[in-house]
Amino acid sequence: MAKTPQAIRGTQDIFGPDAEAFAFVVETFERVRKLYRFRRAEMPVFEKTEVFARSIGETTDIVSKEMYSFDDRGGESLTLRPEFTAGIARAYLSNGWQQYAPVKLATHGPLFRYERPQKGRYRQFHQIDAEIIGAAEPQADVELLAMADQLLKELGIEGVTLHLNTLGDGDSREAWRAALVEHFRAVKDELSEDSQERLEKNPLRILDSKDRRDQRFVADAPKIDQFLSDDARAFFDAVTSGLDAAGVKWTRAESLVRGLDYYRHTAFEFIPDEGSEAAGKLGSQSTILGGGRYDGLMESLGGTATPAVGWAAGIERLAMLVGEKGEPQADAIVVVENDDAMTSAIQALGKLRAAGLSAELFASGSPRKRFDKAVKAGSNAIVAFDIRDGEENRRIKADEAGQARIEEVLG
RNA sequence: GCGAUCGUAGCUCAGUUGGUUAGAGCGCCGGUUUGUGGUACCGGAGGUCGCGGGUUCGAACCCCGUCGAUCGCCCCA
Repeated sequence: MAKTPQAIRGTQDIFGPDAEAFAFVVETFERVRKLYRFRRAEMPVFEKTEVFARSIGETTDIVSKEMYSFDDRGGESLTLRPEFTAGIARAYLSNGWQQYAPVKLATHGPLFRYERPQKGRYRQFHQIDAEIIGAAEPQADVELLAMADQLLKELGIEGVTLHLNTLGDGDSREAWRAALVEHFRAVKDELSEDSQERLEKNPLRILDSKDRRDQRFVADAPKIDQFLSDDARAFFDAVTSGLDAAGVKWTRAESLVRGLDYYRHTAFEFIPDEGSEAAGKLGSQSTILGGGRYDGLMESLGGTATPAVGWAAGIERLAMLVGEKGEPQADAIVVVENDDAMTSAIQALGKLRAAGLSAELFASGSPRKRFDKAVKAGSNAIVAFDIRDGEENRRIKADEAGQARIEEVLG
């Protein structure tokens, strides 16, 4: 026998209750995005590598190590999308969606990152995504966050809080960054090895280090608030007061940062509360929804400066939090207890389905055990066909209302 | 890239200090209970013990390698 090929590392086959939970997340997202009047968009799952490389910034490890890239037959480097934002930005520019600006977009689908799998992290994973492009005003941030908040509520996810920060405008962010480097450089020898590395490559990341040695110095590190310009402060104040007005609960997270340079102003993550059930289910991958304002991105792709804000959330992680979603029971199971009654059973099956009742046929294996199998499978009604004394016999097992309904349908 | 733990039937797992023919439950298939029903009983199929090498009279068990999985670190768009 031929050997069965293995699935690719970090991919998953989803089935049964997990697949139902996954579908529940997507269906809820679709419903909520319509409430907020976000428009559906579909993008290719792969792009020229430069789409992601230029938007993310050539320097980071992400481009060299964490992307699924390959050359096509023409020798062009292509990459399976590791995120939605860059592809949406490219589509926005390519198709002249400026004409719709400000435009609210929603999408979902598979993404690919070349990483070591662990709990809540896969090489092919799935996200839902919402973006508002061409809106510079803080009300856009509020709108986007209100939608995220309602989505989580409608998914029934409890014990999660919106952690909110501002990175300020370009000048604020740069001044803060310089102050952080200065602060940490003074104690460089006492930092963890990882953070000594970060000091050169990505100093903002020291702020969310998990190492105790670093956390001592994080506590008294310079805060972004000291460096905010008046405009940046006014922007953040407008976001927070808008959230209060919208009834979205939030908490200030002064250490919350974004790794990439194109982020400005608002940065946020929805994170399970310490010790909550949700936190326990997610392992060390704790952010369930995150995003921010990326006013600098469009220019890196050759477009004119375009303000934008967006978020994304992992469907698998959300699915872990929505609880068991059983597969729905059939409205009716049709059982053939004697194969001579097959014709009538198949006709009945057709009538049930035409009437909008979900129905399934049990007609294989030992005839005597089919009814038991139907009972065990569980359904709202069982319609059994048998031959008694040479006569065809139909029995319906259901509650009174169900029995009446099925008799009406079957005649 | 680094570290820890783990790979036995379709699934969940036993398997003693290394000792004959590797087990159970569930699931699946067939039969019995001449029955309006999820019960019970009987029988059956299904395993190169992840793979390769080594130690030994003898390896599912010990050692090395390899592949895979899980969890964590790094990274996190």
